[in-house]
Amino acid sequence: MAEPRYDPAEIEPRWQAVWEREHAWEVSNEPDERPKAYVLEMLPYPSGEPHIGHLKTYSVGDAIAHFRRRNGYRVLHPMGYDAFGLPAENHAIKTGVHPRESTRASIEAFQRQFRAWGISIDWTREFGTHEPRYYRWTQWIFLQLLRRGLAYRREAAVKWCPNDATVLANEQVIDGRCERCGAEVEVRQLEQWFFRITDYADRLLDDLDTIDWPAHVKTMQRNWIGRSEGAEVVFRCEELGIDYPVFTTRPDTLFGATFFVMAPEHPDVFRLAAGTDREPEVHEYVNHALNESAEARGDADKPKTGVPLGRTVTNPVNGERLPVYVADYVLMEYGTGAIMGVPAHDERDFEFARTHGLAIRQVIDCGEELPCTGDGPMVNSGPFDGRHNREAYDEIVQWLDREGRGHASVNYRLRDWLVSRQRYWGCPIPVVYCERCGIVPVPEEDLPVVLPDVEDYAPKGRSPLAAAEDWVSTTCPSCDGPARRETDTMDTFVDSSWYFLRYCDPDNDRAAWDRAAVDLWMPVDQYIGGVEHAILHLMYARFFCKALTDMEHLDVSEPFQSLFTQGMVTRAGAKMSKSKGNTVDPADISDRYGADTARCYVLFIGPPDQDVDWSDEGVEGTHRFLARLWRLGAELAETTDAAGAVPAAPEGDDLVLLRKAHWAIEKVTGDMRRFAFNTAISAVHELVNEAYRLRGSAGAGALRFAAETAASLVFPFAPHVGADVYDRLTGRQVWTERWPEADPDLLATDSFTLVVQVNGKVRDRLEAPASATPDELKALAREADNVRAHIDGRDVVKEVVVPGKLVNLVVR
RNA sequence: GCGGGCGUGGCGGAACGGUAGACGCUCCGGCCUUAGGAGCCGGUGGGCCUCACGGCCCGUGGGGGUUCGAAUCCCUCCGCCCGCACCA
Repeated sequence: MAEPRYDPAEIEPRWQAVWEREHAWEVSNEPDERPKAYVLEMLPYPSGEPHIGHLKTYSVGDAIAHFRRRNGYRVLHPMGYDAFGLPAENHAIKTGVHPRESTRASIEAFQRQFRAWGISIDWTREFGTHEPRYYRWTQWIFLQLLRRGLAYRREAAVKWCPNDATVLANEQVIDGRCERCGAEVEVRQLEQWFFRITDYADRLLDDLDTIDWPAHVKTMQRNWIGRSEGAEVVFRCEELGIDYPVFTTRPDTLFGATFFVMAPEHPDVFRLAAGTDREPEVHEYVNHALNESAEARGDADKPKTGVPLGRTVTNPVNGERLPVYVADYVLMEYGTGAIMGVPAHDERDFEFARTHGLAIRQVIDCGEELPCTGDGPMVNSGPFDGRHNREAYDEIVQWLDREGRGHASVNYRLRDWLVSRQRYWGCPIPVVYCERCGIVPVPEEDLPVVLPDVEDYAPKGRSPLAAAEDWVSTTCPSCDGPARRETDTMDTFVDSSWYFLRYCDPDNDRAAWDRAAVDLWMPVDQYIGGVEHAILHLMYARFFCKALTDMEHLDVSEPFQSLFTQGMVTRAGAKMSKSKGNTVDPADISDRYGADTARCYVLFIGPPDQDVDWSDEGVEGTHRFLARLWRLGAELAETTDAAGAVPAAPEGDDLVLLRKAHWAIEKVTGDMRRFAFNTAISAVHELVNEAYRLRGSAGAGALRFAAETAASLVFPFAPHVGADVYDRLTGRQVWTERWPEADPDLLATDSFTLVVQVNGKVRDRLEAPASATPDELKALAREADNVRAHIDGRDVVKEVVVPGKLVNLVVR
């Protein structure tokens, strides 16, 4: 008989066919006695071929899905594609291939890989966000937001990427550059569509406390929302009779204000300067500031420039006249676009005052050098002198309120979400512009507004859709007069802000979802993805659910109950990238070693939430391990009898091996719960190693139990090997088997290794009965040979006993 | 600058405040073999003593502290990584 050989190329397709035939991973929306679990990995963006990061994400998610299933849950584990977006369109511009084509090819590559990896997906729920049957409902959601006043159109200074020729959301600008292409962004005044996410700032902040997410992700969201409490204070320009409110977090420093500054974009800058001798200077400064790149202007280290407007405003608390400046360190988009300058207690104002020779007046005695932001008694503050600033804070705000010169106020860093894009490959915005009726939503029954084909995708500063005249030109749904369609498309983040809802009811052609289906599955119990989505996607999806819940289309205030962010896979410590030529193609790995090896290795390599470094030699080790397990199972299946029962009262090596098996069950189960897949796989290694060591001495029953258990425990990571070995030994389908439970009798031992320390240093180890009392352990410890040598002639002043573990003798 | 994380053998990494280095890679040795880059078995942090059994010392980025006992907790310094950054 030929030596049995582990052959993943034969095993893997065979089991994949079984799962497909048996619809093993499909779940229905019909009631069921099992509790539900919705396990979801972030849907892939189909561009090119899947890379190693995808392998890791879906290996983590699949392990969790399998573990939940075998613990009695009905698991929803679907898949889709975030298919609209710039890369496909840029590819189209270069090659002329329609984005639909390149996207289709990429989706097929992903489908092939997911099947080849044996990921347990319910394929009946699959869709791409670019399919009209999906984006019809993206448009429907847009209309709901519009009706509710949460979608609106306004002209604003927006971030414009000159390379991609489109506007960007605030969140898509990193260090003044386009997140996608790295080009420096410009600021343009344009009319754009926004979603009013700022209405939800407080709830997005507060509800973070209700969800089980990594602390750093919550922190990032909190910082992004950037809530600050303070006061709005009104300064009046007496000459022109205009009030200028400012936002400050430090109303307690109002008496220290010595100047007033406006942002260059402030609409009143020219008005204030008009007619003063500063006018030409102001024009020159503002023009220069507005032309400066966002990056250069954002540099906090550059000198604080600015020019006076030749006007003054009055400080409401003391009637002082403060000179007004325009300076580019003040941002139009935060607060009111104007600030009071308190140089003694703000670093930036201090710097500005120094370069412009402005007065610096200390109003809080914080016991440090100026500028200081600490607390202390107030000085130079009229009636508040001597009071502690924190105490006086509220009184000052109340006083302002009474006088009508201000009130308590909260400001956010969060901006409304700019969702229109002047690009082709996206979801059309379902509105038309009518000469008579203005902006008119497309009636729901006319959805979807289908994305038309165009010849030329090249960006020209307006959407390529504008060239599709037949499509653009339409009639007004309201008055039947001539109208033109909106030619901008939606940010792709809109598409991915609700896909997890559609999985619950993917084929519904009467509604985006049926409430019962969504109520059944939502929220997602375990969400898995990269930390790079910590802000954008995760914040937008939360906003959508809250808005849709407010409109009573849902009852889901938080979509993702629990979040797991997995780390990157690097190589030689560096991020994999095509330009560096250090990529690992997951398809190559599964071709050479099998999908089980690829999946198992990427989890074994290190803790899944951390970055891990890929090593080609390491893969071989994992392959060796799976081959060892498979051969053990195959040999036992051929040479021993399935009827050979597990001994009821095991002895000798049978007992040793069964104990190891039950130890592994306990260890793997605990590790699965805390996502410690690397140590879980190590535990299965140990079990397999032990079985090999005892192959000659343990009985067939114990050996078979060890191999079965190893197969069962490894199944969430290496489903094909797990299923195959389990089937050979038991004839049963491991995925329908309950997750094993450790036998407490076999977990317990009647003796343990007692560690004996003298003064905290390990001096001996000895076998002690598990039943020994602390006094007996102390006695045993004192008798140990090597311990005696260390305590002879000295006084034992203290004995510490940790039952089941150690004794520490403290001597002097 | 602010916030968060990390620092353990040649490498990836283990370790409820209680045996530091599980498991894997690498390397070395043995067995098996016509052969083996397959497989099986064993060894592998550094230094020292011992023919040997075994024993001693050092060791988790540096320094200090808490504790019977610290990789783990606290303080401080150094280094690396991530996020935010003129947000008033």
